[in-house]
Amino acid sequence: MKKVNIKALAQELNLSSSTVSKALRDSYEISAATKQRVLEMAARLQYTPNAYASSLRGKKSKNIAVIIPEVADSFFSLAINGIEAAVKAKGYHVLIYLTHESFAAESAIMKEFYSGRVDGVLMSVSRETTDGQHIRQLMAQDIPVVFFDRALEELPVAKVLTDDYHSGYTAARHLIQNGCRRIAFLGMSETLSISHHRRAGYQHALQEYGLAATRKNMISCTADPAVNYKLVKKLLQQATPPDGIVASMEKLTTTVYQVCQALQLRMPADVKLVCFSNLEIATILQPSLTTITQPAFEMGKTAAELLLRQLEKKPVRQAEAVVIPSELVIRDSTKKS
Amino acid sequence: MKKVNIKALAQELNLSSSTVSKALRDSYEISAATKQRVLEMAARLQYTPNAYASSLRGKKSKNIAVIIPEVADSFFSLAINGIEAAVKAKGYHVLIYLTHESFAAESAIMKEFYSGRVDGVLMSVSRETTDGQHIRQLMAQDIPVVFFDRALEELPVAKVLTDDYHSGYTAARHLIQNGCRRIAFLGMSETLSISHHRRAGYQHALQEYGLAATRKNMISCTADPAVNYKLVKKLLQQATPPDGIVASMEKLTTTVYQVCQALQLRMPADVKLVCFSNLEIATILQPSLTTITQPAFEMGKTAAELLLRQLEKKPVRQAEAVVIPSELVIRDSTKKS
DNA sequence: TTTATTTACGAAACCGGTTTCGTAGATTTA
DNA sequence: TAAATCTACGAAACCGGTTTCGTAAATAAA
Repeated sequence: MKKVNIKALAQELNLSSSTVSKALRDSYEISAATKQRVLEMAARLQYTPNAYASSLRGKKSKNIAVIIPEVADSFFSLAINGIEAAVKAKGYHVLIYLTHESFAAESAIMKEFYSGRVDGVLMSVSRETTDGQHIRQLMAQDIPVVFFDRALEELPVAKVLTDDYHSGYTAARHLIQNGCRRIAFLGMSETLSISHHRRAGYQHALQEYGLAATRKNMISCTADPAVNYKLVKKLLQQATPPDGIVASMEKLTTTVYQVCQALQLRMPADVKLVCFSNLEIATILQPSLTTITQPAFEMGKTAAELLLRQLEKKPVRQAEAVVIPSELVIRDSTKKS
Repeated sequence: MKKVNIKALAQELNLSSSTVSKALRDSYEISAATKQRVLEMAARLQYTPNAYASSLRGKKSKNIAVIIPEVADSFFSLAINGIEAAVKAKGYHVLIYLTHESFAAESAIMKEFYSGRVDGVLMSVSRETTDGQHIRQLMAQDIPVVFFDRALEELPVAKVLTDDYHSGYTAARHLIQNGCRRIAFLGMSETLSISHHRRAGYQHALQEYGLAATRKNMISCTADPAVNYKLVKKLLQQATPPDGIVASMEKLTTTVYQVCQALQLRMPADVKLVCFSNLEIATILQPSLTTITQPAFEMGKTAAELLLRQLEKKPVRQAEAVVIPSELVIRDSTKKS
């Protein structure tokens, strides 16, 4: 099949390629009659402009990158839906890159973008990321970055977050109000700011009710499920084990339920659980799982909109931070005994 | 920050841009000493070649498209991991497009590719897709396509499938062997070939054991969970309801468990369930869920490798079809009463 | 009627690498 | 020593749109 480019199209119409180009872009320089002719012929020959030629000349690719730790996580997959919804309307394309929670991978990915492959970046940092040099460098190339969910707080970048501190507080308070006195916190990592916030909120609630947040009851989980299993098991095998758990990561749901089964702990009678999770199946677990549900779709959508605003050179407030609240969905795993 | 292009780099070195280009591409025309100098200076100035210029000239973008119905499904999110793993090593980038099960969306997406934005396409068709014209057209533009999981069988394209027929058979036989006599089948759609195959396998097993596959016990589900809920509820409220269910879609797990809870049906005593699913949480459901687990990661990886072979003009057998078997993972939801 | 302006279009430069082709100088072969 | 070949590099064409600039013809203003 012969590729029909703008020259071929122009030739067919006895016009110059500049005229055709302008006609297709609806320039005021071209008469209505000519535009009509061009449009019709373009449709008939199935002309599609070469994306690279346009990008090369226009310095715009209509591609945006989404950098996330993984896609097999309901928060991120829902966020992608939101991003896609926002971006599709404006004709942008979404490139997805996975860091697998590796800082090295994250840096390597961002280096690729110096070549102008994408116009902007949406990202949720890896659990290993503490330094933002790679992000600063990208921004120095005039490629805007917007964080969603997991951000590096010190960077002067737009961010879309949820109320992690408050959610941690709410989760812990809910457990307290339902009778828990020894509440454990399962963090995602030592480095992630959102994990810190959730824990701080949790600690605040405990303090407010005069409860102790002991070191033993605050665990930082890993990327390895087997290790997490052992950590949680050890936690629940203490002499006076916790009677409530705030788990700050969706992946930990399975772990906690498994450990409870293994140790023959009844939930919610022996231990109650609140998990930060967007899993649909929370309702059919036994007991059904009380969750802090993040507005994943909205966060993705909002982050994308913020990025698009920057790409369209709209007035951008430096380091705008949007907070969309999460929701405590009460189910049976925290039911008062 | 000034963009350092090849001309700037050449000037800095007192060389021509052609020489620099060749040096960077390790051409035999350039002396080792010069290559060394160029490489060093390129590193020092942080030179990164413009992706569009290369693509425009070379007719290659190093982008591949992944077209899937949705990303919030563990099969697809795991498959993406596999694709990404295969593709990263070769320096390709992954563009993800979601059809949301809409044929119109799928066609529109593929039209975008005429512009050469991607070198090849990996796809799982939408549930509405029965006609392959949009795919043929793309292939006519010399853009190779590889199907994974959900394929249009009549197209002469490489495919990576799992043994759907056999899995349907295995699932049903497993139920029969564990005492079920009235086994229902929940299909994904009337049109998807994989759904047909699974059902055909299911029917084969029933026939083999002299059981009837009644029309009432074969449901075709929709994209709307509420509708599915009603369908399944109706199914289980029959005068003589099924005592076993083969569900061919992960999304139906939640539905079936919910209906059983609502109708106070005990699983596996009253009804046993096998579900095609890659959900990690199958183990912690009550009862834990017997699944047909698809090799999602491997299928994605294999499909990507097949595509890469075509992109590298390696010998390609016309319409190669790779089948990777699924696995029956027996848990409590099918336990003999 | 003459001048000024508008309309509609084409020639050519441009984006930034890549590749073809030509060639000066060095080296090898006859 | 002359002819043939090789080595290492540069000039320029090229990929395919986009945009600037120039201009003939048509129209409006003086």
